[in-house]
Amino acid sequence: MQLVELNKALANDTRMDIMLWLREPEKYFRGHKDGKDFSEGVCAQVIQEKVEMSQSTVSHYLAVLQRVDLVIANRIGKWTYYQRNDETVRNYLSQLQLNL
Amino acid sequence: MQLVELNKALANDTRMDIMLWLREPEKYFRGHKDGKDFSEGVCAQVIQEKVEMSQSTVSHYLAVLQRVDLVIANRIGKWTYYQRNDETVRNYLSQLQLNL
DNA sequence: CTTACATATCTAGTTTTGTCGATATGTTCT
DNA sequence: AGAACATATCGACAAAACTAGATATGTAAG
Repeated sequence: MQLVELNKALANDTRMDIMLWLREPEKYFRGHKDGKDFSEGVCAQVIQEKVEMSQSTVSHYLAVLQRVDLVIANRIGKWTYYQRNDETVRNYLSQLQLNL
Repeated sequence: MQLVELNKALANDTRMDIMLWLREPEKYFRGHKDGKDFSEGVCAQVIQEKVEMSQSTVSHYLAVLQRVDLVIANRIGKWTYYQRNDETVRNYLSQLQLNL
């Protein structure tokens, strides 16, 4: 848990948005085409559509968030579902409280 | 209070350190040469000495922190004393709690 | 096994940030 | 006014981040 690395990951509007949206997926994302709920996360495609940036960029952003453990990726079939890692978020916030 | 701007300001080890150190100046900095206490902040020179980077770089970092209101600069004579802006820090942390 | 599709990775150009030395500004002391 | 000093700003180069298109990889469907 490196505080500054986490700050870097969140030093970008789009990535911050994604983290916010993933807290309440039903509120921000359209549903999955196959009707699957968000219990295992939101599929990359759906996130990309919302972000309105290129597929490669969004994929890269998700990789950045994943590298610092802010999201968890679940690959199911050809889809990857991303969900917030609330534990990391909690630790991050309490580390900030302590260190800032 | 733009969350992401604050994250950017803190997405750097040195700037994060400075914020941490300014929370307890007596603990981290040597005293001022003229014996002045830290009640109005820590003089830029003393910060620079601790950071061990060039004067211009440290001055620039302090300007970055000041731009987002994380520190307050008090110019007294030819010295500038920097202190944490605890209000901004508090708002930042609570905004993060809300938005992240 | 070939095609179609979702996602990841690679390549590259652009923009932003990091960092320093040099110079400018402002203050104090003589 | 001039010297000495603290800090800020400027100019430049290096490193990192942003972003997209092209391509590769992995999976599912015909």
